[in-house]
Parts: sequence; C-alpha cells; structure tokens
Amino acid sequence: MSTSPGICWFRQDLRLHDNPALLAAIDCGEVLPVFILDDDNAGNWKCGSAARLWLHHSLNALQKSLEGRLSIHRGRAEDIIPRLCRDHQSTRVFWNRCYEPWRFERDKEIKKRLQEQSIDAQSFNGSLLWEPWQIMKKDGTPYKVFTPFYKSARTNANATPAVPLPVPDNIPLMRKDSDGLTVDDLKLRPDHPWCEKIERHWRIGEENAQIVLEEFIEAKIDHYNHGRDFPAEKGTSRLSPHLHFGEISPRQVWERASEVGFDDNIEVFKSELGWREFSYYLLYHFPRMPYDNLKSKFDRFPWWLNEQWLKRWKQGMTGVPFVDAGMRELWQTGHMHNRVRMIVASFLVKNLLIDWRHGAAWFWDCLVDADLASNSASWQWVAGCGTDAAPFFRIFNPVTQGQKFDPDGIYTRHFVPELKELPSKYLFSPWNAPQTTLEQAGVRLGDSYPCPLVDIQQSRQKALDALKKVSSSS
DNA sequence: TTTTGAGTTGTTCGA
DNA sequence: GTCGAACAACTCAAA
Repeated sequence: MSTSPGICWFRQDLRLHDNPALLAAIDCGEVLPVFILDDDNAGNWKCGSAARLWLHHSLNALQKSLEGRLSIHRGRAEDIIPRLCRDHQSTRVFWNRCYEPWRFERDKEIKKRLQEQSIDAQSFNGSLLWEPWQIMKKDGTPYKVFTPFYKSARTNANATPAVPLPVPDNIPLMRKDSDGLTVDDLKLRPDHPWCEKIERHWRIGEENAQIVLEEFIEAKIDHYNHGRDFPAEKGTSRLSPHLHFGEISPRQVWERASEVGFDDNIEVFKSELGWREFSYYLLYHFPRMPYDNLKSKFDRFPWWLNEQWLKRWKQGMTGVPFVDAGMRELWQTGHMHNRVRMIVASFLVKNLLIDWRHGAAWFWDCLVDADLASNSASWQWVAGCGTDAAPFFRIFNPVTQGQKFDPDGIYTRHFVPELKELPSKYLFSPWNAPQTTLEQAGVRLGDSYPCPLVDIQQSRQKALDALKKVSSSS
C-alpha cells in the first residue's frame, strides 16, 4: 500500500454514493477525507444560518459513514489543502467541482498552486447532470432561455446524464490525523430554540436523502404535476437541501425517476432538475447574477426600500394571509413550498416594490436549501429582470392564488392560526370580511392580525406603471 | 442578414 | 360560472 494518501476533499458532495472524487482517491490506496469550512473566502455568500444548521447534521452523518476519520478544518482552503499535502506527504488531491464564482476561482487557484508543487490535483463533476460549458448554442455563446437549453441538453450526443457510480466496497481510510476539529468545533449549530424547531421537520444526511427520494417516488411522483402546486399536500420532492449539500446527486435522482417510466408527471419532475441545472448554468456563465439584474434596463427600476415593510414581510406580518403563511413556514421550518415562494417573492417585488436582492438575502439566511444558483436565478425570474423571466404583467394575486392552491385553507390556517376560525371565503382577504364575521372568528384587524400593508389592486397598478416606464425609456 | 416563432408556474375583463 | 383574448414589447434561437 502506498504511504502517501489520496486526499478526497469533500465540499458540496457529502455522500459516498456517486462520488467520482472519492473513487479516484481510493485508486491511490489510502484515503484522507477532508472537509474545510471556508468562511473567509465566501464573502457575502458564506453559508446562511439555516443552511449551517443543516450542514452541522450532514457533516455528522458523513463523519459517521467515514468511521470518524473525516479530517475537519476551518479557514482558507488555499492554505489548508497544501498544508495537508505537506503533513501527509500526499501528492494527489481530488474533489468534485463547485460552481459558485468564489469557489470556482478559489479552486482554480488551488489547482494551479498544487500543480506548481508537482501535486496532482483533479476535479470531477459530482453535482450536475451537464457541465455548464457542455451546452452551448451553435455560435458558441450560452443559452439564455430555458426551453432551448433543456432541449439541447437532452438531445445532444454525449449529453445523457451519466449513470451514478456505486458506493465503494471498501474505503481504505487513513488513521485519524491529530490536528483536525470536530463537527461541534465548527459551531454551525447555535444554541437557540429555533434550531430544535427546524430540526423537527427534517431527516438529514445521505441515508435519509435516499429515503426521501424513495418516498417521493413511491407516493408522490405519479401526481407530481398537479400535486406540487398545493402546499398543504406536500406534493413536492423536498429534495432541495439534500441536493444542495450533495447528500444525493442529481444523477441518482434522474436515474431513479427514469426507472419509473415515462409520463407527464415524471417529465415535469425531471424538468425541475433541468431548472436546477439551468440556474447553475446561468451562474457559471453570468457570475454577477447574484448581484446584477440580468436585464440591465431594470437598473433604472425605482425600487423603494421601506424598512418597516421589509421587516413585516420577514416576520410574516404583512396582513396578507397567504403571504404571511409562507413567510412563517420559512421561519419555522427552514423551507417554503415552491408555489408559495413565488407568491411571497412576487408580493415583495411587485406589491411592496422592494428590490429583489433584499428578498434573496433573507431567503439566503433562512432556507436550509439556500443555494446561490437557484436563489439568485429564481428571484430574478420572479422580479422579471432575469434573462428568461416571467413577463412583467404576470403579477401573482395572493388572494386568488390562496383560493386556488389552498382551497380548504389548511396550509394558511396552520401557519396563521389567529385566522383559523375565519370562513374560507374570507381567509385570504380578511379585510373584505363583514365586521360580524370577523367578530365571530375572534379576529380584530389591526390588533390580533395586521391590516394589509398595501392595497393589492393599487400596488399592482403602481408596479405595472413603473415597469412600463422602465421599458419605454430604453 | 433577415425572418419567424416562441418564451415555467397569471390576472382581468368582457362576452 | 366559463371561456378567450388582451396584457407590451422584446429578446432569443434557429432556420
């Protein structure tokens, strides 16, 4: 056996299944598995609070799978990786690629430095179905519209998603090094009752990711197309945080869905994986996406930051019940149903006229699945400033959306219990309820539940006018 | 180069 | 209650 271990640097791939970097490291003989919490390089995009909590548990799960041999560090990866190579006389380092601009640049630099020291550094695709540079238009430029991107990805030769790799039979793990930290040392989980609340909603780690996938395949995928729209039904896969941390790979999910067969539901589900790919694709080709409007005419949009409104939106106290239900789900569970994400985002941007970046920042901190690519791309989509965004006149009405997608009010009543006695007819617009109805339901508007921050119709019109002005002056 | 058809998830209005 | 059209104009992708 070689005396020099292969270093497998775990990042957003906290799993043993379908892990090309791990398999490559095993080929060297002994494996030194490493994790680094690199907040220093992350700048604005260090892991948010909810995601840190997830990471804490996900690392514990991985540590267990690796029999406690995961070597954990905190600091700048460009210092730590070369140091580990020196300390262990390792000449080979392997990792699966990340695509956040700060990580991509950092990793390029590390690879260069290692190669200068005659250390073999190799990166693999462990997180995407298609590499962003693999799918290009005939003229060599990147796609900006989802449908042709996805079509091209699925039909191009050599673009069929790879078959997932097996779990290695045996991982010849190196003896534990002495200078590593424990997961607890990283202090990812604050001592706060909020954590326990979040933890109740999730089963974290690779093994659980497999279970969540199986449950989705068995119970939900056959009516996904319809079921995913109703937040009370929980018809979505809820795989996003598992995918974000790489507890499961998109290739595993894609393959498992393909095994079920072919129908609309399966195709729609796969296309959601396609949207994840598209977000990463855009982030790779447009690294300013988290900061800048992809449509630059939105640079002139008259956002108006009302701090009080923003605060009430974050608290789920806007006075618009379906919006508040979503925002409270986010706070209480670290997650929000996809349908409701669009509605709360649309409300912030198109009714309160607050810049999408404020919303994206709050999501970043609160979501266990906070993902730079998906978060930035989706906010730009809702705001209308994305390359392939919703047309500007498409403004969600949080009242009709509630009536349509939470018809029995189960979701809304659960998260806004102060309205639970209101009849469904008025649940989504209590300001329209007769005084006697409010009294019977024990609701005092402006007291037990807030009056709406804005009038839905008026604020909608204001947004349309603003958008028209921005469009016509180009 | 020019042309043509299309573009995740909606709302409202009027027949 | 249901249905189709209008909502604006633009940019993208491919022929």
